[in-house]
Amino acid sequence: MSDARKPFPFREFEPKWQARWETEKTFRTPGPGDAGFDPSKPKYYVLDMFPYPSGSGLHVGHPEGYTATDIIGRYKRMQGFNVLHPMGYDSFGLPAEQYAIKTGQHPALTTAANIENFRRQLKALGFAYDWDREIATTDPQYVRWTQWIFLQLYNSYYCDQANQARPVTELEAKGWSRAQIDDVRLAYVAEAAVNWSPDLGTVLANEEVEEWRSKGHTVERRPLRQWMLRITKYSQRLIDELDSLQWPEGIKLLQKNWIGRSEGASVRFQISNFKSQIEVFTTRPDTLFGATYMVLAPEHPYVMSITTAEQQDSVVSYQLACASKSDMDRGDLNKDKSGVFTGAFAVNPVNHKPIPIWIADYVMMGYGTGAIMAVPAHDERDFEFAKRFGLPIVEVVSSHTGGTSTLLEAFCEPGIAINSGFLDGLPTAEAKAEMINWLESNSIGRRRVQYKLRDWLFSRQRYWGEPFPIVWKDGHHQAIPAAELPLLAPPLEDYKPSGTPEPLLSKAREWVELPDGSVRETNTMPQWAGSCWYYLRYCDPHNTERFISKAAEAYWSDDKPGMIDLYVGGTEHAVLHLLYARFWHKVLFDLGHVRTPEPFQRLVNQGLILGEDGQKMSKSRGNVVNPDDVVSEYGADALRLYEMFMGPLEQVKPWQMKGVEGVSRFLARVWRVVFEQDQTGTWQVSGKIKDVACTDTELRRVVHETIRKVGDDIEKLSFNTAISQMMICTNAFTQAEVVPLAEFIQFLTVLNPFAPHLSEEIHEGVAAVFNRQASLLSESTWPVYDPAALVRNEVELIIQVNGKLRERLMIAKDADEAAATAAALASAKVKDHTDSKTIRKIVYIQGKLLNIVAS
RNA sequence: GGCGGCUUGGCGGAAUUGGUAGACGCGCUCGACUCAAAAUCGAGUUCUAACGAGUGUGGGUUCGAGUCCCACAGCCGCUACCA
Repeated sequence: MSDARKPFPFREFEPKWQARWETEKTFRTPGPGDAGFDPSKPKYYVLDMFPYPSGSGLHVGHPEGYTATDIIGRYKRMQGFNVLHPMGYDSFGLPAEQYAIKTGQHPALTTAANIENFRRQLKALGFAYDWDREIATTDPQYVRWTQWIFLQLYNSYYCDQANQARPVTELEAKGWSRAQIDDVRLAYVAEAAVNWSPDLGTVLANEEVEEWRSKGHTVERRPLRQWMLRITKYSQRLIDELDSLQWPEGIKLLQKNWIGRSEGASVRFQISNFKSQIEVFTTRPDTLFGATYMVLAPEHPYVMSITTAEQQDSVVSYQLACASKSDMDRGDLNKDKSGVFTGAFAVNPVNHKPIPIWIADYVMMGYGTGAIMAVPAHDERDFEFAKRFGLPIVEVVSSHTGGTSTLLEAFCEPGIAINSGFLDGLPTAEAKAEMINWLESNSIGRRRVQYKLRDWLFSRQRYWGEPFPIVWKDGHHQAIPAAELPLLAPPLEDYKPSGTPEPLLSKAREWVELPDGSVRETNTMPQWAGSCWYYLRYCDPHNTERFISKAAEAYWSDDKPGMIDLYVGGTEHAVLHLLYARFWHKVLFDLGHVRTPEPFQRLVNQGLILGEDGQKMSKSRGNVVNPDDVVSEYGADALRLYEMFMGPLEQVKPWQMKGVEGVSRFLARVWRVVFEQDQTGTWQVSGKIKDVACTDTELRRVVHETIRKVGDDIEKLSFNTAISQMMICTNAFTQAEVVPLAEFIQFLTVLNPFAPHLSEEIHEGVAAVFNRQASLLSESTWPVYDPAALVRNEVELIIQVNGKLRERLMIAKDADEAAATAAALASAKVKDHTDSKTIRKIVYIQGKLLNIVAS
């Protein structure tokens, strides 16, 4: 379509307004210390999850959340808030490095090019960001503070008494040894079984394994020395403090389940003929009398020492078989239980019976103690295993007293204890408590709370990430001085993985080996590191003294537990980014660097946008919609408006190009309320618009209803209904003989956050004709609606007979029941349905409905 | 298997505390304008000839249920032997 055929000239005015906002810095947000900062203004911090700048550019999912936050930000700004609405790039990541492997080009170059493309696309959508606050996690000045925060973790331990992180210098003062301190740091080194991919040349998080495997990479399990972050110390706080946040309940639940708190007991079992004991965790201490065997994880450290000579071969080969499988594979085998007897026995502490010790891969080394007591009668997995290997099944809980002769399946519900000595007759809850008392008084076990959450495996062997600010000397790690930050990775000649778990950085010998004989840590941080604190940096992005100034941190926080007023992003980050960022924030809180205990007060997840075929957008399906195409065909305002009109923000919804045409048509109607084309095809301000008082009360009512509803709907993030109200308002203007200037500008103001370019352009055109001052619409204040304008004197009253609609009557708004009833009964339609009946009851809702119950 | 979400016309979706089901938009039909078309404007559009029926299915509470309660089904997402 040529520009002349466009329903309104967005190709001319959209770039024009974008340029003006940029040169005038319209959306600059002054913070403490900045020129024009007004500390008396209330703050509003609205944040998007920043994008990973991939080579393929923005997809239509990005502008969904970004437009929502943009509308909120512009709305709050019009209401007098000092709005912080920033954007940046999560620019470390494996794809840039994969591209470097293919082309030999330094990842910094591709990243810079990708960022430039993203920035161009974002600017073309007219978002009201303060571009002076733009950040990229790969920027050396950003890396500097990411590393600095890592050192805060490294130099802290978790004080269980105070229930908070404290500097390790406290421990030094108490005379703790270096080794003792290294054991309690929040960032520590440990040997861990990890997912190692030889061809990617890095370890992967559990949740990344499937993705890369499906792309044809191999992933195996092997133990490696890794950096870990002690997030588990925060398990309880991460659960409890969710309560203070306005997050979707589903996301809270997801995090709670991920942290996975369970209550029970630890119990120690004596190994026959050995000094050692095996400790297990159980949520069912009440079933201890029914524990007929034990199972150790194949990697359990005791396995080799307790295995008998006869069982040696089968145990070793089973261990080898398990070692090659990831946790995923173990899961795939699911119900098909496997395992091997070690030949050793333990003693059940309550009845002193010997019970065999097996190893099986249904027990995980990473959870609890890596060992279980098996109670086949009351646990599905144990039951299945016992059936398979012919192990004894002893029933100790019954749904009724007496028990059954043969169990067909495990009975896992609470019941009454049987065959359990001193517990007999007790209901499960009491039996648990009684058993824990017994275990504690006999020093065999104790009450225990267990979490599924594991410490965060924080190191990667890749190149394109933050290097650890750590050097090794004489076998010990130590922090490099903060003054030496940022520590940047050296350029490499090739980024190909070596096939060994040796980090890529170790190839840069000159960088690694220091003159004093110490060597640099060669692992790098995961991509999550940068996204754990970026929201803090936005508040003070150019500070060279601190990661955020005290003043900026104070100003952008308030009394609420979470710093950010509204955070919008996809559900895919429910348990990773959102958990990691909370963890880092709490560490910074404990150390006194931030004043709120939580980062994100209110969280909203935007729903996925599907392709026109109702399937997830993907290149292979060919159903991907490119925002650039939509902008060039319909304009940025149409794209923004369509994405908001599709349906509720949080809902999954399919793309419909016809829908884009629909909102484009709406924008054209708004345009034509004011402009009409003359003979030459030039748009001229229409004579319909007049600077007169509005005498059309219905038109005025619609305008004020629109001001009211759009404001309410923005607060509720119900953008689709706000737009529908603006469509109604536009239709009213279109049909009006005269368009009163003041009312129309109120409407334009309300439209501005949604369609900023079009509304500015129309506003400018109208202002020129009426000699009004041509200030930016984006800088005007949100209109106030007049409640009196909304009032209607007569309303349509719905008349029902026995709940069925029979008549509609115009009646005074405040008519009483007698008047309404009389009017209703006078209606012929009502008479038809009541004549042969007796009226039993009248239900009257003033101004709404009258229901006649008759039989 | 577990957890969570969803289910309303041909389509996307709207419906305070239970109170006119289908706002608004798409599509479609008809009309106006036009030599004609596109664009635009106007009218109509849940089903049914009508009585009536109707918010995934079956029950319940209520004067009244898309909305509340119970049971079930289907789709989508996440998670996966967590002791």
